[in-house]
Amino acid sequence: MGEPEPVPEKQASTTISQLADEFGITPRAIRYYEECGLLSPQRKTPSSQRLYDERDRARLKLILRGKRFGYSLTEIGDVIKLYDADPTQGKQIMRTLEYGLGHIQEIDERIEELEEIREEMLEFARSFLEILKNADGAETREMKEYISAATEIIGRMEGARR
Amino acid sequence: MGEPEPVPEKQASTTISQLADEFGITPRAIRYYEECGLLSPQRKTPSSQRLYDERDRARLKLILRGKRFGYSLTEIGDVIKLYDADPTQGKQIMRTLEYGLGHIQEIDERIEELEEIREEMLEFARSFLEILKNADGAETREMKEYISAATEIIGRMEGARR
DNA sequence: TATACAATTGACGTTAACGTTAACGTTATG
DNA sequence: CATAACGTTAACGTTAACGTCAATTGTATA
Repeated sequence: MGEPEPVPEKQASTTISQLADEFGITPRAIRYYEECGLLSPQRKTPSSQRLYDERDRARLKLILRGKRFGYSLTEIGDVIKLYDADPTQGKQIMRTLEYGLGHIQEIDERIEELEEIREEMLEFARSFLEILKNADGAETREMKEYISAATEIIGRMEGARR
Repeated sequence: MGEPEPVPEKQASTTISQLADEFGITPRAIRYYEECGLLSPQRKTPSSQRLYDERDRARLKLILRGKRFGYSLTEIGDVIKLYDADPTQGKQIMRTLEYGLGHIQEIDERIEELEEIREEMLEFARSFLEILKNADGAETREMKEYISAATEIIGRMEGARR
């Protein structure tokens, strides 16, 4: 016989507080997500410990991602159910793909909005620099230092992305 | 005398429900934002009608934007106060610029995360297409139609952004 | 196998962000 | 100028997303 044990069945090894630590949240929150139908960890018997595998981990990642972008748990749940649909049915796949296209378009809109915000903030910062340059006493040593510091910050603002 | 009236003082003409309709929210929400210190419309006398000008409109836009991206009203308020700081004080300007740099970096992180999500969704969609292609009965007329439809959707997913 | 430690199930508490209603004042309009 | 339509304050209600116990029950370990 070759190797002793490759993998039991489907590795489900992480306990709830391990998972919680890993993601910087509380066990209570994880149980709540389950209560909302967003997670379904394995158990050996009902009422024994919950055991989380990679699939659950990926789900949780998705949940927290959704939350960071302001989606409610219900909305996140809809997405999860959608992408969980049976992939043996051609029609199901088509529905999922169509919704997926919608989601990608939404993401693109958000990216565009974020880029607009970025540009607005830059303009705002540049206008501040102008205020400094045109201020009374722009000749003083202190002001000159401010102006060069501000110029550098704005450079970093512009440079960061692309 | 030349013109009769150029602009009263600073145009503040919009009533609360006009503004609410304009942004698709309720008057109550607008009053609540004021209660939180995020808006401060003019009044002719205390306890007369609130009147909103362009500045308020811009604020409200910012508030709703923040909300769309999952920020709390308190966080939004902090940002507003920051960018409202007295621009005659050099030191104030510097603080604002530094915070602004932080915000831009945060925005960039978000954009990157959104682009990652986009890419993951695309991979997911492509894997679905593979499932279709390798499915039993990929030769049937129905399946062939699904495959071409799916291919087109994925093309639109890829093509949308850049 | 005792015992400490972690997990489980209620159940109630909390906070943000409004919704809703009531009682009353203000403004526009036929 | 009457009156409908809109606005104002005040106060209580609601919902989502957990936090915080407390009382048990599983689980790891000396």
